[in-house]
Amino acid sequence: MEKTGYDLKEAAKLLESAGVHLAGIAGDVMLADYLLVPEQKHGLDDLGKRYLDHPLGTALGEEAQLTWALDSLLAEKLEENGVTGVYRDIELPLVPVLADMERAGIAVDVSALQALSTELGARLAEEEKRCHALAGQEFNVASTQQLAEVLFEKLGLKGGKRTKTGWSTDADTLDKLREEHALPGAILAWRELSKLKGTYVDALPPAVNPKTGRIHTHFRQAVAATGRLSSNDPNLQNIPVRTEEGRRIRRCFVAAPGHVFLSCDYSQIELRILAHYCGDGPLCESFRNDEDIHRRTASEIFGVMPGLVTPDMRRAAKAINFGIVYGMGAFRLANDLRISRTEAQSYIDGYFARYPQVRAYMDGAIARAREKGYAETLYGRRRPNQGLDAKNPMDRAGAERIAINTPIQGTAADLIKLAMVRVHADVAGTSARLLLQVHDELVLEVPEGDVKEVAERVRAAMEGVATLCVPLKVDAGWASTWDAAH
DNA sequence: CACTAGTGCAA
DNA sequence: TATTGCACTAGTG
Repeated sequence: MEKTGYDLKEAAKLLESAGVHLAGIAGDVMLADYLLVPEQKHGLDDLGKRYLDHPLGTALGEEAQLTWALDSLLAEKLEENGVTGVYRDIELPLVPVLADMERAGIAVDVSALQALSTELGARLAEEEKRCHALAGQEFNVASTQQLAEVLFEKLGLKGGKRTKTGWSTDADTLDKLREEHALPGAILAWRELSKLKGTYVDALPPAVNPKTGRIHTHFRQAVAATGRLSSNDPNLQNIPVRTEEGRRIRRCFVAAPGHVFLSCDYSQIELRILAHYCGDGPLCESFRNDEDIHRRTASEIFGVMPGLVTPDMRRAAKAINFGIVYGMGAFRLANDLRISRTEAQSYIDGYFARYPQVRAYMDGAIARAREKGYAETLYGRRRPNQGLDAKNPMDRAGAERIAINTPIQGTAADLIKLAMVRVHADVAGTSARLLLQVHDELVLEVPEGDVKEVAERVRAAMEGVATLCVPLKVDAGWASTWDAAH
């Protein structure tokens, strides 16, 4: 349970058990978080103190009573801020959905995790020995300070990036040092195992609730500036998936007996939203034709027929598509692709030459945010966006990236939240239930025999949640582990 | 025990 | 010198 801050769903659950129908509570907390500047929040704290000896007694009760009392005040502020619709149509209906998901929880195979922990522990000890041997001394491999001393002073390797306190030892830096010495590679291997063991394998079993035998994460509705959910205690939105070792952890998430996990994820939702904002052009065309988007981008940038796009060209195009959504610069693209800045800039120039509508979207997004003082999603969610006229170019560029990214990432958040409400209603009364949301993915637990039918219903709900100028596409998969459902 | 810094996991 | 998060360990006070 949260120790600080307002917790909407806990409050809603508590009041529900007390027989009080208070779906509004959660939304009210949203309002406080979204709309009130810090000075106003002090007012909330003062008001909250008046409820400290309420019969419900618990911290949750206090919060619940507080938020209930704030209803009219907050409704007014919602209206003033133009976000009544987001509150009423998206956030409020989502509250009971999230409460159900948290109550449902998800099962992990604790024995498998414990076996994995033992294995990783042994391998970590080996890797640690190897690091010490390569360094010619013992040191704390987990200490960036000690590691930097060994790499850059004792071994005389050339440092790359700087941090506030010295030379960086991050993965990118170590990867570039692999040719110079064997130690950087050994450190990277140790770090991968250490990350998996410490953050996931050893952390998940203690998170299992002894009463339910399942892990009940907590979804925060009013944390992310763009309107995304966040997950904590434990965070189930960053379970590894990219490496084989990481996927071994995902395999420890297991469906209940007789059930399977159904994973439904939006395909390229952020680029589709960008295409929608663009209105026309090759981005829209390729989505309408259900083309391989990165291949098409490569074809456009490098001026070759789609069939002649090489893997390297597609990889570069993918990095560009990824970066476009965030307002990337040539520096970062060059670093990612291990090419020169000049070359990276020519890729970016080539992109905008073929995708002028994307440039127009970016310019328009910045202009609108500058005019209004906030960035806005398709459904009217707002994020304050000051700094677009800052004199410092770095500050200004940062504000511009927010102006560009927020309507995209935030609209994706709006869409999946709406979809969640529909899916929840659609499976109500059946044995299927929503368990997790991971930004563009919904994970359900479904009786094995029903999965095909449920998959189609979830797909229809997700794809039909809005009609944009390009179709929304959902990929669905199912299996008895989360990993295999992908 | 609270806090910052560095690092790395996900979309 | 790319967006949004959460959480680990080391190190400091």
